[in-house]
Amino acid sequence: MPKQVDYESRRRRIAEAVCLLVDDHGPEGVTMRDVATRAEVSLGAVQRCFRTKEEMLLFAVEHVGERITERVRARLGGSPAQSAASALGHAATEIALLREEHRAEARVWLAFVAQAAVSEPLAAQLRTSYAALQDLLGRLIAEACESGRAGGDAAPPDPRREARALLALTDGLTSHVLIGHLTAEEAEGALLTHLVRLWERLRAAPPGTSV
Amino acid sequence: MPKQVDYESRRRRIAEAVCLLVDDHGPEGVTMRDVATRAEVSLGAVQRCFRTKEEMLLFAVEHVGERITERVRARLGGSPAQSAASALGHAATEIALLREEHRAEARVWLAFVAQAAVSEPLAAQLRTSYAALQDLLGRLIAEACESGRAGGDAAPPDPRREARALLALTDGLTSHVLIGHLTAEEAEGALLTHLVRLWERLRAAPPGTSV
DNA sequence: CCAGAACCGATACGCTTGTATCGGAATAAG
DNA sequence: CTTATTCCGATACAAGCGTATCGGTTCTGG
Repeated sequence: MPKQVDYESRRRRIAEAVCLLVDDHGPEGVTMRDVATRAEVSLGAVQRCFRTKEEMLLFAVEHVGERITERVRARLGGSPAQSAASALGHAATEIALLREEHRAEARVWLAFVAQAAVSEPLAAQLRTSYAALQDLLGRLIAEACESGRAGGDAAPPDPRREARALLALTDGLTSHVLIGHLTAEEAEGALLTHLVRLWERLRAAPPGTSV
Repeated sequence: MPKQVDYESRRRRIAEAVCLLVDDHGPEGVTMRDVATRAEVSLGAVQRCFRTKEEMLLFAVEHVGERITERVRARLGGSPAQSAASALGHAATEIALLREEHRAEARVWLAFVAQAAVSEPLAAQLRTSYAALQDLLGRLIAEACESGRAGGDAAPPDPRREARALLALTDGLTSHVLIGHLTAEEAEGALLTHLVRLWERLRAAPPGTSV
C-alpha cells in the first residue's frame, strides 16, 4: 500500500473553502481553481476528491446542513433543564442565522436554496436538511405542548403544522435580513412575537377551541 | 432622423426572455446569446438595449417586481367591496406565488433574491419591491384592524410588524415549495392558518366570524 | 532497500463567456 | 434621389472555465 491520505478531512477542508467562496460570489461564481487556492491544496488534489464540480457543491451543502442542525442540537443539549418553550426559542433563533457571526452561513444557505430550485440533486440534499430541522422543531413544539398544560385534554395545535410555519418564517426572515430589507433586530422581534403567540395559544388554550 | 426603434417594448421583451431562462438555469446561467435567441433578436440588438449583462438582469428584476405588485394591486382592485380581511387573504396568497401558474415567477424571484445577497445593486432593486409589498400588506392590515373592531380600545397589533412577519412567511413558504420540502397545499394551509389567527387577534371578540 | 501503487502539481485543451468592433442595411429629412 | 444617421448582424477576441492527462514524488508492504 503506497501513500494514503485522509480524504474525509480534506473534503471537509475543501467544503469550508467552498463556503467561504460561495459567501461572496454565489455558487456559480466559485471556480475550482479558487477553491483549490482557498483550501491551500492544488487543483489536482481537489479533482481527486471530487470527480466534478457539482459533486463538490453537493458535498458542501451537505456539510453546511449538518453543521447547522448540529449546532441547533448542541444549543439544545447545552441547556436541557429549561422549559421546552425557551428551548424552542433558542432553536428557532439559531436556525434563523440572524447573528452577525452566522451571516456568511446564511448567505451560503440561501444561495444553495436558490440553486436547488433548478438542480434536483441539490434540492434532494436540502430536503433532508429541512426535514431534520422541521422534525426537530416539531418535537420541541410537541414537548412544549405537553408540558405547557396541566391536565391537557383540549386540542393542541398540530405540532407539525406549527413547525412548518415556524421554519418558513425563519427562512423568510433570514433572507429579508440578507438583502437588507429588515434589520436583524426587526427580524428577531418578529420571530419572538410569533413564538410568544405560540405559547399563549398553548398554555392558555381553553377547552373547545381548536385551530 | 433615420430608423427609430421602440426600445422600451424591446427591453420588456428581452426581460421576459431573461425570466424564462433564469427560470431554468438560474441568473448566472443565462447567457447573452441565449437571451438573444429566446427573445428572437440578435445579440447585437440585446447589446444595444443593455450596455452590460448586469444592467440587463437588473432591468429584469425590476420588471418582475413590478409585475407581481401590479398583479396584487389588480387582485385587490378586482374585488374592492369585500372585507379587508379577505382582501388581505387574497393579497397574501397572491404574493406567495403558490399557484402552479406562477411557479416560474417564483423561481425567478428566489434566484434573484439569492443573487442579491451578493450583488448590492440587485439588493437595492429588490428592497424597493419588498418595501412596496410590505407597505401594501401593512395598509391592508391596518384597514382590517380599523373595520374589525367596533369600539376598539384594546391594543391592536402593530400593522407594520404584522406585515413584516406575513411577508417573511410567504417568502419562506414559497421557497420551501420550490425545493419540494412542502406541497403547495401545505404551504397554503400554513398561510391561511396564520391569517386566521391574525383575525382572531384583531377582532378579539368571542366566536364570531372568520374567513 | 526495492518495487509498485497512490497521489499530486503542472500543464494542456476545448469550449463558452461577455464585450468590442465594424461594414452594410434601413429609414426619415431635405 | 441623396444623404446623414441610426441600427443591427456577424465576426473577432481575450479571458476564464471545467476537465483530462501525465511525469515525478512519496509512501507502504515485503
